Amino acid sequence: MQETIEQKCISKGVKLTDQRKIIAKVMSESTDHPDVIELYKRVSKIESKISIATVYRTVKLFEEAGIITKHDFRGGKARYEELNESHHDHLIDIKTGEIIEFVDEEIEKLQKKVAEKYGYDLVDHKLELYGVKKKS
Amino acid sequence: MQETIEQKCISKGVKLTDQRKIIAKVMSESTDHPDVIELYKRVSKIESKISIATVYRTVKLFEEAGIITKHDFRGGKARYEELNESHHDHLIDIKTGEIIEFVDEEIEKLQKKVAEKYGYDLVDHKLELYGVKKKS
DNA sequence: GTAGATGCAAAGTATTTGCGACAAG
DNA sequence: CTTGTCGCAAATACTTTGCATCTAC
Repeated sequence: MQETIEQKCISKGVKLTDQRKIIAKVMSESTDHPDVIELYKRVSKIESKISIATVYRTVKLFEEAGIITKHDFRGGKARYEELNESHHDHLIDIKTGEIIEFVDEEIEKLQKKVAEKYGYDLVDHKLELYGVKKKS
Repeated sequence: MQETIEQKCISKGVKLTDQRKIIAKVMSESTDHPDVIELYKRVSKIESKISIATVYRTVKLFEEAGIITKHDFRGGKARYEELNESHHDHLIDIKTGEIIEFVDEEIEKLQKKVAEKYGYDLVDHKLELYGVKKKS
């Protein structure tokens, strides 16, 4: 079992308030990629007096601490996902909005190679595939 | 020589107003990836009474017509770029913000393969590499 | 002539922030 | 205790829109 968000907060010196614990729990239990409003809704079910400002502040904090990650998929709103040791990219169904996570070592390697070719060290990357389900 | 934005508008039945001609010209001459504010500034130098609402409406129109493309790089604002037959991805210097355009056929092929693996037809994709310039 | 485009300002979204009250370490 | 957090509402940033006027075709 890997470290929980709460444990990561402790090891990174992030103060753990009740609100943050709840947001951490909700993030951990989310298998999708919720935006702030969605997160706020889920959090509110557990503790209704958490304000949306706190949700915004907390996701930003967690992101800066490297605990969760932010995506700017199409649609304007930022969406978040727990970060764990297994990196992956996303395949997005443009009809249904469904998101499939995948990893392709070959692509990862090639990305590093491209960066090197231009004299860069690859720090991060974003790969999103947009597709439609095949008939067959 | 390839088709200009103006020519594309004509062939796609997009009405060509003076404002659109100016915005088209500015987009064509931009080798970077300007956001709407930047575009508005450049356009204003040529014709100062174009409103920012028109710039927003026009980039949206051009985007829907498949004439330019929109990027949501880090930093909140949408940025635009003329679309031409040569597809490419972006390598972004996280220190300076500089953007390098590149193509890697190998990666392109692998992306299609990944989509197929999950039963999808690849319609579009977004690949952004974030890096820092090497010392040496 | 007419459908669609423009300018302006007002309205929408998404997100951030100032501030007094409050809680974690 | 003291530093940092929370809730609230106001502020900001980016983008869209209603409406009267104007223009390309």
